[in-house]
Amino acid sequence: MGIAERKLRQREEVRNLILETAWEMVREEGWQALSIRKIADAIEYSVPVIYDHFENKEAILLEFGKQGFGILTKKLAQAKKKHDDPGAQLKAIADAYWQFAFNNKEYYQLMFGLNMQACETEKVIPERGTFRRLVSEPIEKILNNHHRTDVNACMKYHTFWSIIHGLVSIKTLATGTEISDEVNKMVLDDAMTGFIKNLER
Amino acid sequence: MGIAERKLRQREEVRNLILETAWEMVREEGWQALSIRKIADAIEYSVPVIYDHFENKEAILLEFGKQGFGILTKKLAQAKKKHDDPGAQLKAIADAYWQFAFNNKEYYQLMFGLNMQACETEKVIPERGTFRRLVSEPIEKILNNHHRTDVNACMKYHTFWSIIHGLVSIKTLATGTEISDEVNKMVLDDAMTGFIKNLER
DNA sequence: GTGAATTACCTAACACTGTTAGCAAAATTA
DNA sequence: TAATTTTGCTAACAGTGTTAGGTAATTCAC
Repeated sequence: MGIAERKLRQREEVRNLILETAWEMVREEGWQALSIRKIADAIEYSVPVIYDHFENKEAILLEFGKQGFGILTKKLAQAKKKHDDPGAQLKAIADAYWQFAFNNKEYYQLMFGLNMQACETEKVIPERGTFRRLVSEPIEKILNNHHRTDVNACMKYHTFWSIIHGLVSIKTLATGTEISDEVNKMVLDDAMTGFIKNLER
Repeated sequence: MGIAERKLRQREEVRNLILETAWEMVREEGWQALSIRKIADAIEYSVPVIYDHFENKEAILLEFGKQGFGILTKKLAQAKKKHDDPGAQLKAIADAYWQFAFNNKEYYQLMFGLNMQACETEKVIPERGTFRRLVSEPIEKILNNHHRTDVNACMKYHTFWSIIHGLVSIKTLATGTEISDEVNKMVLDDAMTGFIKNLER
């Protein structure tokens, strides 16, 4: 039954076409500019065809969210692998996170923008758990190495994420700031050093 | 010429009515649900009347942004005033910031949400400068007290803001997290302690 | 090969957005 | 009282997400 397969393949092709076109629009005009009608126009299909492949607009965005988390966790895992010392690992993770956010502004904005309030990302995107484990592990190691039983790793994980996410959002959202990239990197590095020192007691 | 004055007063009244109604909607249904037509319906005027008082929807949101920054900076200034020690001041500021964000979720979301990318807030809202000075001053004091000339206060200010803004956004946006308020406070306190310790060398 | 069933796809609409042009009625001024 | 300004409205434009319903092509069973 080659026909059914071909049909499935064609369906997949249209689906990918939708995603590719949508992504192009996002990259060129931002999330705000993305519209079902524009996608339909661009792929030369009528509007309802898109709804044959995605339940609604949110579903398309969610797809990109998944992609984003996939890329991010991969990058973070790679960065971590390059070091053995947990402190160095944390710094490398922070650096990779930072890099990802600025090399993939569109992804980052979607991943941590308004979308989060709409859908419970944790259930839909399992990569978020991967991210947590990735960061928590070196934190736990440092805490163990320094015999710190007064704090738990979960708390520290949140602090870690807050520092870096806060920095990224401020830099991403606040267009008016006139700080150079080098200074930004220094801020991140300084914050990370402080965080790790505080872990070590 | 009492007539002209009365007219001006009436204009002001309608303007306030628009803002009050809009605020009520935002509080009850969130920013997303706010629409010019709904406001017009609620105040029992036609749609174009709203455009006599505000250039566009953005202008209404900006008004709330201004209000939000006004309240925030006031709260922060009050918190700072209660202490003399710059470290204690920073902690108090962080605490007040935290409190504001969660007692005024709507304001915070607007202030640091998508709005920022749309308009250059710094030029439109002078309070942002007040906020920066408020935080920078105790930071500079601590740095001076410990004879630290290797870092500048501006960098540290960004770190401070990042930590707290990151924490708030993660807590505000990520609905899926099951962390209790007490733990959240501990995270903030821990991060602040780390930040200040890192300031002191 | 022919008829039935399925699939693919489109047109057109619904119910919303923000925004504005143009007009009628009311209020103020001369 | 007549002219002018102000006030507020209706109705439209150009978008948005979403869906109901119908047509034409394709595939399947006989």
